[in-house]
Amino acid sequence: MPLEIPEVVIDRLPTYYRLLTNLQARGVAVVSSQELGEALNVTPAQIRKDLSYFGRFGKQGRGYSVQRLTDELRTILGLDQRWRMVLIGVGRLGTAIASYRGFEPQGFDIVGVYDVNPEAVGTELGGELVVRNVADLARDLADDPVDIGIVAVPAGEAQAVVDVLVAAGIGAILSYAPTAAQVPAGVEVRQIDPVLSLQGMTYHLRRRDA
Amino acid sequence: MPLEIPEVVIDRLPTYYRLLTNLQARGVAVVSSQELGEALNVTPAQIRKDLSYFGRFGKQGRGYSVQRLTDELRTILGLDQRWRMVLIGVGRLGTAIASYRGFEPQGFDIVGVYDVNPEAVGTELGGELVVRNVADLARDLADDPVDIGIVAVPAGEAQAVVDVLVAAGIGAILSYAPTAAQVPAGVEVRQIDPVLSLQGMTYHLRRRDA
DNA sequence: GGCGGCTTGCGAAAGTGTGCACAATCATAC
DNA sequence: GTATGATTGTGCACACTTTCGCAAGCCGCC
Ligand SMILES: NC(=O)c1ccc[n+]([C@@H]2O[C@H](COP(=O)([O-])OP(=O)(O)OC[C@H]3O[C@@H](n4cnc5c(N)ncnc54)[C@H](O)[C@@H]3O)[C@@H](O)[C@H]2O)c1
Ligand SMILES: NC(=O)c1ccc[n+]([C@@H]2O[C@H](COP(=O)([O-])OP(=O)(O)OC[C@H]3O[C@@H](n4cnc5c(N)ncnc54)[C@H](O)[C@@H]3O)[C@@H](O)[C@H]2O)c1
Repeated sequence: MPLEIPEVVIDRLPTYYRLLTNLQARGVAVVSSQELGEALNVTPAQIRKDLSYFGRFGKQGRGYSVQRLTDELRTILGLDQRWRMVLIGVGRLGTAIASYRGFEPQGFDIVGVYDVNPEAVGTELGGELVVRNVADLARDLADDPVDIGIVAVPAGEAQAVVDVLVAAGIGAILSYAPTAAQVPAGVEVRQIDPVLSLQGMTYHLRRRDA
Repeated sequence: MPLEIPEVVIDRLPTYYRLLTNLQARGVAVVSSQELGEALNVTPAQIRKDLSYFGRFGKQGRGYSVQRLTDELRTILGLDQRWRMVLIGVGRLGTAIASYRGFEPQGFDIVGVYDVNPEAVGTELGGELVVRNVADLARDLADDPVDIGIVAVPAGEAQAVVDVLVAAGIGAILSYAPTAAQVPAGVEVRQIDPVLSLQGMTYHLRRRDA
């Protein structure tokens, strides 16, 4: 990794990685930047340029070994280890997240779930997870740190939860709450908000029909 | 709207809009680009530049009228009308989406929900929505078009559902399925995928601790 | 009614990101 | 062994995006 990699490049790598694992599962051995680009709706040049930040993984005249490139991206993205996560807020959305089977195969484990509601605390979720009291979150994290926090509490509670996570030294937060979280530099935050996505699309819808 | 507006600008407007509605609810009358920027973690210059694509909404020495700017952004983003949506796939995630109270206040109405599972079809969801059979989706849309489709089916089924929506002339799709949907030009697609967000963050986590 | 302090809007500069075009290289076929 | 056809990696030019810097304009105070 010689120089600084643009953030946009990092954000594209996971989509490359996911397509490659699909190809691998389908038994495809070699793939060209052309083919990758068609499947992902990006230009072949962009894919080659993105990958060239990290090394020379292809072969002229052939393309990329799916196996090789998958392995390289796994290492680059840090997916060759398991990541421990806590989930805060076990309401409707939190329940869906906790039962989602898409995290574990990708190396992400939810190792603790928390809520403030006394009726929720103590209940069992899915298999082995018991909802804990959010009042214990700080202590639990001090005893047993995790890598990532998932925030699924109402908007008004989100910053308080984020503050606890940050104070515990967490490195990354995935927030579903519809507010911009304030965190110190060095803490990664991504927000998932379907309303923002919808509002970005209505701008275009309006113009298209007009 | 004189010239072409960069897509990155459009994607920031909803976050401005949301903050402004919060400020309005809290009774704030005037706000400066400085204050907006601090709350949203962007530079004041960027906010001013973004807004200047659409008009001159501020007053020198004062800032922006929260009321005025909210109204302007509402019009720009097309949020001064209601948008009709259908939801396809009423599993764990789809159920959470259908019961989410965050869409309706922003002008987005789920007017139909569909599934393929015979046990789900016919059941009532939340208040007045009855799960319909996805086999009827094309006909229903032909009779009564909607603006936006929300896809919450398994990855392998997503493209087929997208194809039906596109054939029905839908303008925008919000997909939760972990695959890149293929659509013709002119159809807006946004994907929501927590795993991609997580994988983007682990790249940075790996580098920080190293 | 003029002065001082603020903040916008915007042109221009600086900084980033993308796509083109092509030399270099590889696999294969004959 | 060489010709053929394909595809990578990358320098470069262009395009896009962000930030700077400041004149113009607004408010309130004295
Ligand atoms: N449901 C969706 O599809 C959806 C979609 C997008 C975003 N969101 C957002 O996700 C968040 C949760 O949505 P939801 O529909 O699950 O709401 P919900 O009300 O069903 O669940 C929220 C849960 O958080 C718990 N909680 C509240 N304060 C807490 C605290 N301080 N610490 C720990 N737990 C706390 C509550 O007890 C409740 O169980 C909201 O911010 C919402 O805007 C939801
Ligand atoms: N649960 C989550 O938190 C979560 C998070 C991110 C993404 N996702 C994605 O969202 C999608 C749904 O996830 P889920 O956890 O709700 O899965 P799920 O299995 O609980 O639900 C899927 C639903 O889709 C229905 N379905 C299947 N094929 C269909 C078709 N052709 N037409 C209509 N309905 C069909 C099924 O009957 C089922 O009810 C998946 O693609 C998943 O990867 C889920």
